[in-house]
Amino acid sequence: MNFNLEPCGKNRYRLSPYGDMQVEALVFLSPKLKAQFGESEALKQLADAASLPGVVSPVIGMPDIHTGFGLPIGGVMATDSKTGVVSAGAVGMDINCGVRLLRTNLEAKSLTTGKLEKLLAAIEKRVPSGVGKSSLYREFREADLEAVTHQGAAYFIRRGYGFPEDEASIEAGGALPGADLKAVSQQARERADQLATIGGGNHFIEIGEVEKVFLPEVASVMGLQEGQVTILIHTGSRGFGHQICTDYSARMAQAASKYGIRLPSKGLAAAPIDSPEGRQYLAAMACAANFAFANRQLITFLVREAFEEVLKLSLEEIGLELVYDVAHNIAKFEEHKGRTLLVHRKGATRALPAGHKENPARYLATGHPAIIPGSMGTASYVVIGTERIGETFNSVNHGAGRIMSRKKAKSSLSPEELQESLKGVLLRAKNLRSLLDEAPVAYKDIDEVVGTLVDAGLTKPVARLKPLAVIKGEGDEG
DNA sequence: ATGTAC
Repeated sequence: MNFNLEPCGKNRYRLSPYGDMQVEALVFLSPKLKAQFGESEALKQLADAASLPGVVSPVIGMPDIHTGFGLPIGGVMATDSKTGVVSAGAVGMDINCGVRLLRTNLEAKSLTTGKLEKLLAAIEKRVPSGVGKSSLYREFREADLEAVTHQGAAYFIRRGYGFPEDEASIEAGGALPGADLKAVSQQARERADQLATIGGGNHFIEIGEVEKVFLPEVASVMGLQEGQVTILIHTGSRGFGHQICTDYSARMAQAASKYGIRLPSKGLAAAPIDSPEGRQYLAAMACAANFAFANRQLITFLVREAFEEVLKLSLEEIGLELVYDVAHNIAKFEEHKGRTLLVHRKGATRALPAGHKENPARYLATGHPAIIPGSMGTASYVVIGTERIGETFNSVNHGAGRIMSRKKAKSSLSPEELQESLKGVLLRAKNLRSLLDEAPVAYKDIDEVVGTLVDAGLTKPVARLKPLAVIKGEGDEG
């Protein structure tokens, strides 16, 4: 199938009409990304999304777009809250996969390799990584699931697992409204024993350094400065959210015909927002989103504990304050041009513009940080949306974006090549072969991807972070 | 992403 992209502005393309598209689809690519872009399947997925009932123009492909289940990863789909649909596949399997950035008072040059190794070990001792791992601590494995899923990060912050001020630096305050555990299957509840674990795939905990500040005044509001040690935590709702997506995708596929919805693909199974299936999915999705906020909160608590133990300093001295925590797989009701829309972001990060009332008070004048993790061993970015960010429903990309499938990476790369590409970044992993699909060469160039939206006038980089040491969860050896 | 296959 040939999908044609017509240029329609700087780094901006419009997908030529295809099938039953009701609205436009836009894709943001730099000339270099355009030249290497071969993902016709991802474009078909955008066209499919643009054909769903109640979809609002335009459906958007971010510069990190690649084929996903239903909607591409790097996709934004907004639907009208009254006439539109909700799709579990357009949120993704890992509901509220997201990134949290912590700042410190430490200078990167004060951390020797030996100290970094001790820090990684102290974190690893507390936070399991890898597929299928459950929490090391009974109080987390057996936490009151209704309270966790309804209250999110605040449930644990109020019990001492965090600073009271953490809550204000989390998207949606760390708890999406409308969560209802009654909408969650027994099978999903049985997979809720993974709080305070990072999982596998692209998830990680990274100790890094602010390598470059681009906007000193904004960086200062965020407490960031060059040479400073930072922590990134990238994980989501683990098996719990995965099961909820699986359950509701199947239910929506089954229910679609009774609502007269023609499904363009199985992955885009959808139900009217105002239907039992739609409402229950959103209630269950909010449970998974809140579980993920709680997960990142508990990991934060354990990272703080690890730093105190290794550095033998107080948290007051170390810092480790939360800069921000932002989701990149989620659907939320948001106001755009006077309409209430359900904005599905799958591999896309919210970035509210300066002055938007949903920013936390401390970021009202700047816009909150949008955190964009690079692949293992490469830089990450903190960006803000510009006054034009409404053109993408206040959304930016979520990472570098895969350029090589997991399967291809596993078969064509060697552990030696992976080690070489890490360029001295400390990596805690027993088995490099299981991480080949996470090799930097399997991903697009993060500078190019971030630069695409910057040049399109939608974002501004605030700071670039470079990795010093990283914990990755292992997968299988494929 | 994922008890990586019901």
